[in-house]
Amino acid sequence: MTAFQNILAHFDRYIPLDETEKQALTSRLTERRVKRKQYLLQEGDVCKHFTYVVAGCFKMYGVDKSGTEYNLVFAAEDDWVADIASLHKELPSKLFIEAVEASTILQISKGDLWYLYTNHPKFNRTFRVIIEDKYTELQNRLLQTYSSTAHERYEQFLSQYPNLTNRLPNTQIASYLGITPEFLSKIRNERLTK
Amino acid sequence: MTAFQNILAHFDRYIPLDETEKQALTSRLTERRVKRKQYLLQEGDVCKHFTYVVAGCFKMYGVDKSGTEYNLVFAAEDDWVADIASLHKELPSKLFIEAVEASTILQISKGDLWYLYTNHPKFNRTFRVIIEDKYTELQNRLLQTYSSTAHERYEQFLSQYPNLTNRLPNTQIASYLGITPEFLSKIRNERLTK
DNA sequence: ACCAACCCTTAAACTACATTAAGACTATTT
DNA sequence: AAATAGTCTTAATGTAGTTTAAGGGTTGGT
Repeated sequence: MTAFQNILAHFDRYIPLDETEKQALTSRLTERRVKRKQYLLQEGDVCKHFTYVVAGCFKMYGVDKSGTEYNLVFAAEDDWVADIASLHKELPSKLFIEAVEASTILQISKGDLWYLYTNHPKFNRTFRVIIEDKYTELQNRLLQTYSSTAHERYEQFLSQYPNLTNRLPNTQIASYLGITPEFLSKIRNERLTK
Repeated sequence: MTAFQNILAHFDRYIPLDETEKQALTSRLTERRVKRKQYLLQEGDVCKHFTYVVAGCFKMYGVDKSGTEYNLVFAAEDDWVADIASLHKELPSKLFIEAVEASTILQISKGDLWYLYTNHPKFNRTFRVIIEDKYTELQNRLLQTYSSTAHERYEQFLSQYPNLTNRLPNTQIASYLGITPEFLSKIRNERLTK
C-alpha cells in the first residue's frame, strides 16, 4: 500500500473524496521519511506543516527551564500531528515534535491547506473534524490530569493506546503521564503483584 | 451600551462586519440574564449554544466520582464559553457551565452558527480564530500544569487574569489551579511574608 | 566486538500537596 | 434579625509522587 492510498483510505473514513479532490489533495502532499530522533518542529520555530503519519510514531512535547521534557501527545499510524496554535497564528512554537521511531509521513503546508479550504470546501469540514478531535483529546486529558491519580491515568493509557504500550519506552510513557520513570516502575510492579 | 453594541465591538476587533452581516448575526442572538449558580450546561446534556459573555462570569468544570469539582476555564466579559467537544459532535458533555456571578449573555444555537458559516463566509474565519484561541489556551494550560508548581501556577494566574483575582472566591481559584483551598491559603500567606 | 548511550528497577530519604478539624468572619436567604 | 450557607485561615497529620543513588540489562554506532 502506498502512502497516498493510505491517506485516501483515511479520508474515506470521514467523508469520501471525489477524483478532483483526491487529485487536489495528493498533488499538495509531500512524502518524507524521517529517522528516529529527527525533529519536525523545534521550540522557537513556527510550525509550517500539518503532518499525517503513514508509519512510525512521534511525540510532541514541551521542555521547562531545567531541561525536563513533558509529552503532550503521541501520534502514530493514521494520526495527525502539528502545533495547531503555532500553525494557525504563525507564532513561534513552545513545543518540539520528534520521531520516536523511524517514520514515513505526508505533509501539507499551511498555504496549500488554505488553498484546499478555499477551492474544495469539503476539506474545510474534514479538517475541522480532525482539529475538533484533537481539541477533545486535549480537553479530556486536562480534566483527567486534574481528577485522577497516576495509577488511574496509567490504566487509562493502557486501554486507550494498547499498541503504543509495547512500542514506547517507559520513560516516554512516564513523561506523558506527568510522573517520573521511577514512579511508573513502582506502579507497574504493584499492578503485577495484585 | 446595549448587549448588541457590545458584541459588535467585539467582532470589530477581529474582522469588521458589514451591515448585512451585523443583521445576520444579531437576528440570531438571544439575550439572557442568568443568576448566580444557574447552569448553562450540565453533565450528560448536549451543549446546544455558543455563549458570549456580555457581563458577569462563568466557570466550566468537571466533577469526579467523589463530587469534587475541577475548573477547566473561567469566562468573563467579552469572552466565549461552550463545551466545544459536545457542541460539535452532539455528544453528551462531561462538563458543567455555571454562573459564578449574575450575568448577561448572548447565545447562538449550533444551527444558526452553521447558517452563518454557510451564508456569510466571514464568520467561518472569525469563529475559527476564536476556537483556535481556546485551543491555544487549553494547550498552554496543560503544558503549564505538568511543568510548574502550584506556586508558579498561582503567580501566572495573577498576571494572566488580574481582574478575576478579586472577583472569584479563592476556593474557585484553587480548583482552577488543581489544588485545595487550604494549600492556596498557605501559598498566599508565604507570598505576603516575603 | 566494543563502548557509549540509553533503559528498567529497587530502595531510602525527602517534599509538595491533601486531609481533617476547628474557629472566626462574611454573605445570602428567610 | 436571625439563621444558614459559604469563605478564609492555621495547624497537625498523612500520602502520592520526587530525588538521589546504584546495579544490571539492552540497544546502537563504529
